[in-house]
Amino acid sequence: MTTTTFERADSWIATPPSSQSESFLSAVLVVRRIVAEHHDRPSLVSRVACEVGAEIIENVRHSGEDLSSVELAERYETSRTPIREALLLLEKEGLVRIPQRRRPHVAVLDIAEVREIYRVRAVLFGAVASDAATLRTPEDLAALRELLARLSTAHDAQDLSAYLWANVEFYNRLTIAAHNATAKRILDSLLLRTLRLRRLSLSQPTRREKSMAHHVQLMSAIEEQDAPLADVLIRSNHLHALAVLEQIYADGGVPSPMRSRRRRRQAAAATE
Amino acid sequence: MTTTTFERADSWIATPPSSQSESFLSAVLVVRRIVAEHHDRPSLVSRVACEVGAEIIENVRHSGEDLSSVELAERYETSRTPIREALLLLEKEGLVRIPQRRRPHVAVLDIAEVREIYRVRAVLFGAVASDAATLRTPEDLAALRELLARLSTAHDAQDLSAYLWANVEFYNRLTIAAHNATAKRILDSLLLRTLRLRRLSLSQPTRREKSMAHHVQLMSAIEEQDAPLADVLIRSNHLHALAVLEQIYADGGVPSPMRSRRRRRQAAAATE
DNA sequence: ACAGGAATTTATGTCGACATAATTGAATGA
DNA sequence: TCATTCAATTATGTCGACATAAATTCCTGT
Repeated sequence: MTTTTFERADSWIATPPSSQSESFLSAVLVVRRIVAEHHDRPSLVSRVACEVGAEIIENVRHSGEDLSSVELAERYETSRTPIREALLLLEKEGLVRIPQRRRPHVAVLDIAEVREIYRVRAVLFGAVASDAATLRTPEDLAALRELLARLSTAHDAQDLSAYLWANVEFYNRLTIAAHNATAKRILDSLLLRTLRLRRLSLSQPTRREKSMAHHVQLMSAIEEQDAPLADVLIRSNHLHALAVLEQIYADGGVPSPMRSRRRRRQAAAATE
Repeated sequence: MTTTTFERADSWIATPPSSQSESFLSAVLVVRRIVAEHHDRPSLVSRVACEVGAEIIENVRHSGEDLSSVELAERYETSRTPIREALLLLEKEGLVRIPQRRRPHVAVLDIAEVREIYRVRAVLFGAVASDAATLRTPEDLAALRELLARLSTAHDAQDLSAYLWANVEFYNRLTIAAHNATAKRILDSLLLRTLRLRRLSLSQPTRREKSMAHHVQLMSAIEEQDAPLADVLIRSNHLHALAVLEQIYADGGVPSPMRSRRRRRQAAAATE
C-alpha cells in the first residue's frame, strides 16, 4: 500500500525518483494533495510546485533562502512563466513569500506565527474532530484504526519519519470524516506551514510518547462518539505541541533564516 | 473619513471612479485589503484583481460567468500575463475557479459550501471574538463604538449598503483586536466568499433587526471582557445568518449559475 | 427540423525578449 | 579598516508570438 503511494509520487516531480528518499516522496504527495488540489493531471506547474514545496518541508531549502525564478527555470529546463505560477501556488499555502519586485524566498516561520497557527488549528481541529466523532462511519473507523496501527508500529520502531507521515495521514483521514471540505482545506494549509518544524518537535522522545498516547485516547473518543472529549483532546494536544515548539525556539533550536546572499549561481554551461 | 477612504480606492482600480457607486468603491477596498494584502503599492495585477473581485462581490459578474483572459486583457488594455496572475489571486480567495485548460469563471457558491463556510466562521470567529474581548485596548473599544454608531445610523436610515459595509468594518476591527493575523486572514477570506450573499440575507428587515441587536450585545460583552459570552453570541449570530441563507436558497432566491455560453465578444474596434 | 460529427475558430499554456527596478561589486573618501 | 556612493550586473514584470487543447460553428444525414 505504501508502495503504490510512492510509485504514484513520481509523476508529480520533475527529477528522477531514484535519488529521493521515501520521506521526500511522502512530502511530495502531501504537498500535491494540498497545493495542486484542483490539478487532476500533473502539469508542469504542479510538478515544480510539488517538488519545491516538498524541498521546503523537508528542509532541503532553508528559511529565507532565495527562490529566484531564473534559477528555478534553469533547473527545471523551462521558462519563467510556469515557475512564477508555481511559486504563486506555494505562496498561497504560506511556504513562499513573493515581495513585489524582489526575489521570492522560502517563508520564514517565526515563533509568533507558529503560535497563531497552533491557536487556530487547535480551535478548528477541535470542531472538526468533534464533528468527525459524531459523523464517523464504520469505514472511517476502519481506516483510522489502521493508521493508528501504523502509527504504533512506527513508534515502536523509533522511526521518526514513518511516525511523522502516519501522523499526517491520521489527521487527514480524520478531517475527511468530518465532511467539511472548507475546514479541511484550511487545516491542510496550516499543517503544511508547520510541517517543517514537526521533525524538530517529534524528535523529542517524551513528545513522541505523549503524541502516541494522545492518538490512542482520541481514537477511543471517536469510536465512542464522544464529541466533546475529542474536541478537548485535540486542543490539549495542540497546546502541548506548541509548548514544545516554544521551548525549541527559545533554545535556538530553529536555524535562523540565512542572511541569504544567494549562493553564487555557478553558471553550469554543461548542457551543450 | 469615508471621503478619504473613497478617494484612496481610485488608485486600486483601472477605470474612472466617476462611474462607480460608493458601494462598489467600498467593495474594492475590502477586496484590496484581502487579496492584495502584501502588495503595498498598487500594481497592474492588483488593480485588475481588485476591480474584478469587487465586480464579483457586487454581483456585476454572476455565478459561473466566464472570465476569459483575452477578454479581460482587452478590457484592461494589457497582456494576458498579469490578467492570469490577477485571476490566480482571486482563485486563492475562492472568488474564481480556474480549471486546467478551461476558461476561468466566477466561482459558484452552492448551499453546501455556504454551510461549511458558516460553520468554520462560527467556530473561528467565536475564538477570535473571545480573544478580542480579553485583549481589547481602549483604542479598540473606541474604534468599535464608533463603528457600532455607524451601524446604528445605517440601520435607522434603512440604508442596506451602508449597513453592510459598516458591518464588514466592525468585524474587521474586531479581528484586529484579537491580535492573530493568521486567524484574521482566514476569516477575511471566508468573508469575501460570502459577501456576494450578504445583501440577500440583510435585505430581510427581520434579519437586519436581529443583526443590529446582536452587535449591541456583542459590543457590551467586549466592553465587559466577557469572553465566553462574546464567543456564544458570535456563534449564535452565525447560525441564524446561515438559517436565513438556507431559506433563501430553498426558495430559489439565489440566481442559478448562467449556463454561460459566453456573451458574444462584440469586437469593439473603437480605439483607433 | 433535429442530432451528431468534422471543420473552424478561439482560448490556454508556454516561450523568449525587452524595459526597468533591485542587487551586487567596485571605487572613493574618511 | 570601514562606510558610502556610483557603475555594472542580474532579476523581475510585462509583452507578443506560437503550439495545442477547447469551444463553437457548420455541415451532413436521417
